[in-house]
Amino acid sequence: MQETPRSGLDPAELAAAVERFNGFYIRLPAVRRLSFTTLSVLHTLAERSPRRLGELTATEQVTQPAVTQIVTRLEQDGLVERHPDPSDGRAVLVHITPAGEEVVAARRANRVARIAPILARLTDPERAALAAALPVLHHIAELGEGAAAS
Amino acid sequence: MQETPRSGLDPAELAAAVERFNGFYIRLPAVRRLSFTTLSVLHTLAERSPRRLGELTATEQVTQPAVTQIVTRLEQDGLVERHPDPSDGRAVLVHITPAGEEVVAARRANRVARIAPILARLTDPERAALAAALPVLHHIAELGEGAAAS
DNA sequence: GCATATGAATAAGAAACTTAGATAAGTCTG
DNA sequence: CAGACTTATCTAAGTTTCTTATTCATATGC
Repeated sequence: MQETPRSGLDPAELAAAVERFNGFYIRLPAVRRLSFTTLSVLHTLAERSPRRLGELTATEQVTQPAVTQIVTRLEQDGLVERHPDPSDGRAVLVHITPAGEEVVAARRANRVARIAPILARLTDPERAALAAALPVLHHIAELGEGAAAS
Repeated sequence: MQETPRSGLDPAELAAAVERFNGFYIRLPAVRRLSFTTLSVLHTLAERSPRRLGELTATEQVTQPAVTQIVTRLEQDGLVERHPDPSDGRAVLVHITPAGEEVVAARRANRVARIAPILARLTDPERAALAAALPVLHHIAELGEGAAAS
């Protein structure tokens, strides 16, 4: 029972594990009073900034006017800034501000602090197995983001 | 570089990997036109049904009147049913219907179908590493759900 | 240089959530 | 076992956030 199947990764089992895990992980409480969608935009910008408003419309699951509103709200809170795109007069480049980065970092720190004591209760082999899988998760995200562009 | 650190699982690295992965995974398109919160309730019920309305209020990140509305909408769509709790006349037990289970299953099948070709592009060791980590994800969720009750 | 296409903003309306309060069933005390 | 208190849910009113439809401004192709 301790043998790992050579190539035995069932997609359905991955989906089940990820969804189960997220059911717990997603509900870790938030730091500020920002809506789910607003936070999603801020996190997207934390990965790569600046982005055009239209790019944000593509990644978030909302309409373009909604993104305009969300960016306006984030701008009023000082978490992002709008700048003209020098290469295209129609476009707007949305930049995350240091304050915006702080919000994202604080949220991440909060979740790390909550998950750390749980990880401490795992066995050494469990932690090792998880650590070995992390680069794979990154790789899947990379492959998936590329495929989503099609 | 192929040695795994004995107990080297940094919580921050887990958080980073999970969030990166979710950034891709969460955006896999939905089957129906149900809001994020409504789907969350339906998925919670898919795990264990029936549940009291108050239990749903506790797990979802919204107020109790919001859950009442969400359940009412799901009921109108025939995805859940309300039944009185025989052991407590005040309480309502929310049951998922076969149609509701179908929606959850269809969404999961959709995501599985989209992630399967990506998994096919991984190497054998990558798939093995991921497969070995899945039970650990389940275990963390289990530990976390228990701790959340405190 | 005019017609069409594209990126973002605006306006009006609909959907979904919040706070506050009502209703009804259960529990506890004397 | 009657009254006060608590608990579970619903209802009502108002706010926030989203959508569809449209406009404005810049870019591009012929």
